[in-house]
Amino acid sequence: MNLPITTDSSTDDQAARAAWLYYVGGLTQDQIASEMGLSRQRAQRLVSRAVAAGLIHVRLNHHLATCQALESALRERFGLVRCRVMPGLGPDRDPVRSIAPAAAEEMERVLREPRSLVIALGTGRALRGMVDALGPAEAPQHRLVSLLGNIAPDGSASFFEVIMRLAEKVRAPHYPMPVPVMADSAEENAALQALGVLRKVRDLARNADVTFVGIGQMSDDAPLLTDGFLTPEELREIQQLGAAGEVAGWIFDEEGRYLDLSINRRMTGVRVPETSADRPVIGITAGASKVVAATAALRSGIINGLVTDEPTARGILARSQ
Amino acid sequence: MNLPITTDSSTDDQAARAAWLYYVGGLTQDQIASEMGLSRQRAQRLVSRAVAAGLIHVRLNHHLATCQALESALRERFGLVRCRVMPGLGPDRDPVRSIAPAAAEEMERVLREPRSLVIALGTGRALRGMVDALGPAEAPQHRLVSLLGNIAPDGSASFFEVIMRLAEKVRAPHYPMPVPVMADSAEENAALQALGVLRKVRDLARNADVTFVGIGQMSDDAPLLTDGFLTPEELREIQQLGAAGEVAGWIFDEEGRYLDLSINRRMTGVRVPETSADRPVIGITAGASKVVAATAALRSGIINGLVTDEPTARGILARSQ
DNA sequence: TCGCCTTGTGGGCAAATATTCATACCGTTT
DNA sequence: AAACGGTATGAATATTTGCCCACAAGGCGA
Repeated sequence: MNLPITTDSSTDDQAARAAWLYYVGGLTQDQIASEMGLSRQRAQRLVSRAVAAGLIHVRLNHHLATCQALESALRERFGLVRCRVMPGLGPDRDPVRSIAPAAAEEMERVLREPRSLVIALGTGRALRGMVDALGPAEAPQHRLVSLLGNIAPDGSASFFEVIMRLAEKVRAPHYPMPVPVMADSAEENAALQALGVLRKVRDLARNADVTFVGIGQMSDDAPLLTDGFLTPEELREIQQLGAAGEVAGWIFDEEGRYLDLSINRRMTGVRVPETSADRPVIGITAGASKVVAATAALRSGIINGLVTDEPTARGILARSQ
Repeated sequence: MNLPITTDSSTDDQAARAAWLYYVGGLTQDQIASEMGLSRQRAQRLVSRAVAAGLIHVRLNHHLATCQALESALRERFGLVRCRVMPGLGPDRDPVRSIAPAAAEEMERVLREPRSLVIALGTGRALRGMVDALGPAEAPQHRLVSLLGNIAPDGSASFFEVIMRLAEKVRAPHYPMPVPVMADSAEENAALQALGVLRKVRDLARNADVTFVGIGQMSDDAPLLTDGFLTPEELREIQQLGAAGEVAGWIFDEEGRYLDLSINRRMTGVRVPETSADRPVIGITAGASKVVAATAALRSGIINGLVTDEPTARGILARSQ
């Protein structure tokens, strides 16, 4: 039996050390316990806490042939500048787990760029997962800007999370849109647009060098419905007008043509910038329900980069034959 | 029971997918087995194979306070330009496991540099571990050069491994020294030095922008002995002359002053370049037996960067009070 | 001060995982 | 074609892990 090798002050430190000993050192939890002077149960809890808190990241160091094939196919069919396809996790798992690390790698790639960039961000679970999976890279040379308002219909600030957490991680200046995602009326929107702050942020976002967005479906489980932007009746109506998907709140049809809807006249944010080879707009999305929307966004080039998982990639390719 | 989600051709692909499902997806091996249409033990074997083959990398996303403190202390005491201290794994584990990922990160940091660099490399288990832990980064803009001959006394090419494997990974032009590490005599060495190839490689190595080396101890378990460069009698003799350590085969005393030894007149390679803030020489080393040698190399500034583990860091600091 | 609630702890146990072993399979050599 | 060596496989088993529970400690409001 050894004495504790050290006394880490914070619980996170303990958890990180325990996880290190477990995953890197290959010790059993019993050994970790005696090494660190703990009970076995505590060691076990520390390890799982470290995993849950994202102190430990696992990455795959091997490009699966099947995924690579799907990447090439997507790249070619839609002229993508970036494309990653990760293995699927089976139908019962949240596909965000699978794509978050790959999305984070794409983000890290952008963050490493030494010249100062404007990075625009949407919202959503996929982006949130991406930020959580990011390593500790600092990149104060870039500016982070929100594509859409950060105040949800219920008044909560949950939409701040992506940009704020990212900014905190990389210590970059950030420009959230501190207004509701959607004004109550076209008139109120005009009033908001007149605000100097908002104009500045919108201008920045419109000229972003790189953009990361999630993609929303317009089926009955549409995020716009869940988040309270649309009533079920409005959603049904919009569906009948041909809505297939939405990026940063801007709704488009199956061909990826933006629809002229009254709801869009109330959006305080901007559409994603026009894509080009050196201005990538990267969609982060996976799941069976996203296939229609993602295909549409790819068809018209609303996005020209994609991070997704295997079944979704297959779905998109099948759909766009 | 599901059908197999896909048929991966190569075993590595299968292993990578199984490990992905296991570590990222959090499936049990039973679930993986039915997902992939395999027996449970095959799934288990695939997962452990993926780990063993380095298809899966784990990284710690949290700077331990104690390690950070050691880093700062080392940085300050020896004026280091780079310093990483990783948690120790306890006395029974190979410390290379712990430092290899950190060393790989340092290497990746260098490889990301867009302007073309000359990267010089020593040999040894620590460097070998570093290369194995490297991700799949490509960096064809750099040149890799060996600091010392790549042919071992027994004629084997084991010393090629570090530079060759690295070159293969990053697809960079590489310049090994295709001569014995040590000539049989000073005269033979002079003859070898006259070779044009060797001169070129030596010039390149001497002007390297960044250098990665292991550090050899000169105690009775010296690598120079194990690898057959010295007889036990020679070693004892050199020890009595004050030998404390060795970097790329060049032996120095406890103060890090190079010794003028007959053995060194037979070395075909070069010493590591003079260190400066923009020409880092990074030592990768850990283990109780390395403390004396590492301290010496740090004292005189033979190296100005260090990747090590916690107990070694403590040992170095204690020794250099 | 008491009681209540949150948080953390270790014991015990079922589930999951790793290892061992005998056997089957495949390609090669004789 | 038979013998051989190496490798992969599934069954059995030993070890390790994850989880539930009951309980203790400490904070907080009544």
